Amino acid sequence: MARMGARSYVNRVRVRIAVAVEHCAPTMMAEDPPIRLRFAPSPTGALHIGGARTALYNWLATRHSGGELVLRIEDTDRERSTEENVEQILDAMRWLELSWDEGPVSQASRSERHGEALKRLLDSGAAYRDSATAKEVEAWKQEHGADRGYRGEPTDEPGAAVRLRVPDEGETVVEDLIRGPVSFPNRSYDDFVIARGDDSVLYNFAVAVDDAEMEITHVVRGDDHLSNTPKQLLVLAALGHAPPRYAHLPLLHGPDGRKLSKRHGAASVQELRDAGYLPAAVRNYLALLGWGADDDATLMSTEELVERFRIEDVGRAAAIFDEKKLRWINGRYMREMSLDEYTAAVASYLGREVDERLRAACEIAQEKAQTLAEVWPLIRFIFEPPVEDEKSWRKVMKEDAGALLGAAREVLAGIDEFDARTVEEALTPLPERFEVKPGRLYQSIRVAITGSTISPGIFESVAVLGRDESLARIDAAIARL
RNA sequence: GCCGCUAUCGUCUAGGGGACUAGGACGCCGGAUUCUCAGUCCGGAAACCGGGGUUCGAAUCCCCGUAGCGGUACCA
Repeated sequence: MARMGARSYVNRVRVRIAVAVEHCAPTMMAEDPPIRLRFAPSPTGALHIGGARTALYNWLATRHSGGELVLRIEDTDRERSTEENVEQILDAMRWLELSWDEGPVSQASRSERHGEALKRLLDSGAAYRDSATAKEVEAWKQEHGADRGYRGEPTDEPGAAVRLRVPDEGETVVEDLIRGPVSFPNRSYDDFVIARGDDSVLYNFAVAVDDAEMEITHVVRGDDHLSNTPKQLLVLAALGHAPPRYAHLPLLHGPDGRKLSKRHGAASVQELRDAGYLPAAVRNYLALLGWGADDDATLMSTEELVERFRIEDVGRAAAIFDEKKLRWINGRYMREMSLDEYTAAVASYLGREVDERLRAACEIAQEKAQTLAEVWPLIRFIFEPPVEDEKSWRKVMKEDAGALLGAAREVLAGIDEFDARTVEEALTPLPERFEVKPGRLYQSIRVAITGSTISPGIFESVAVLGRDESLARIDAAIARL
């Protein structure tokens, strides 16, 4: 039974697509009934991973069905909503490459419409003014039982808040696309406040009015709103509007199982960007948090995600954000990029211009980095002097280092061409001649030219550095021994 | 407190009464490869929260418990 709602919806979607394909394949989306979703963050902080996933799911669901996505900013709390936060959210959306078709609409800018709706409810008696304070409400509940919602007394007192009348009998049922029908007893809800004493409206009222007037057909949002939904349904009913379909996504938690927050590391979209992740990889990973393709596919292009994503396939249990898997996915995306794309991404991350040198550096590092942040440590020796790393030096520069480096210098000075292949051919005979393992020679050169024991392949590294600079650094190392 | 949601390897998940010896992926462990680090390849360990039902048969359906989470604002 719990699945019926979701199933019948699924069937409808399938039938619709089948019909559309049959009749007008090239423009099948144009024939779809108008689907309108909205992503409605409140600008009280940066867009966090949870919000980003909600945005992504809204976007995927919209694009999958060829509908429209409205971006609405829930800024009715003027105290906490700031311009900077709004800009941060837009910035995060753009970085994630999630487009919207309408907005951003400021909810606060719609206050006139909210006022009209409020007046209608007041006039019809569906809502009333009540001057009770929080303390008085609490006292009322003490008296009437904890499972009993507050019921107030109408007053004409100016400055009294406006409450919606909630019936004592019956229940309000949320037909959730992910969870099936969820019913809430009406008597457990307070006659909740829908407008402050100054008639400015509150969240649950504004959302209901806006969703209805903006003709939103599907509301996809976090699970934390499930318990609020009956209130919105009650407002909608009082106003005579048909409710949208709802889909409540399971929440995202940090590695400790608790709600995601600052101390969980890269918690905001901006932090993800700074950590060197690729937007496409983040989309791929986020899509997998709470949803999976039926064949367990892990790596999916955004097109594939759009194609396969269905809101009713989203899971019901909260998921934990695990950066390890994101890293792995990101590494896969990094390696699959063309060299031009890769170079452009690295340049943009580093704030450098694309040039041949950077391109050559990227070419030898692409296989080795999992994030954009990991690229620079691998290639900086090409742009800057070797790093000072006493540990690496002591570990590698033993007694035989001078002889090895001297021999390496000599053969490198003597070759005609200076590319990875010729460098390799020149150096390969040396270990045998000195009766040492190849690693001794290569690590000595590596530390000489990069300062570190970690770098891209040694032949490539020497080649990209160039003959003059490589010889100079080897000379400097010999001198220092 | 009250109202509600959720529960499969450490993590993300597959699973819709028999195809389950519970599958895949990340991570972890071991091996191979290489000049380092990565990467790649191969192998391994690793889970149905507990208890009752229903049924010939339950990871799957129902109930109870437990735990986690959410809501319970003149916040969103």
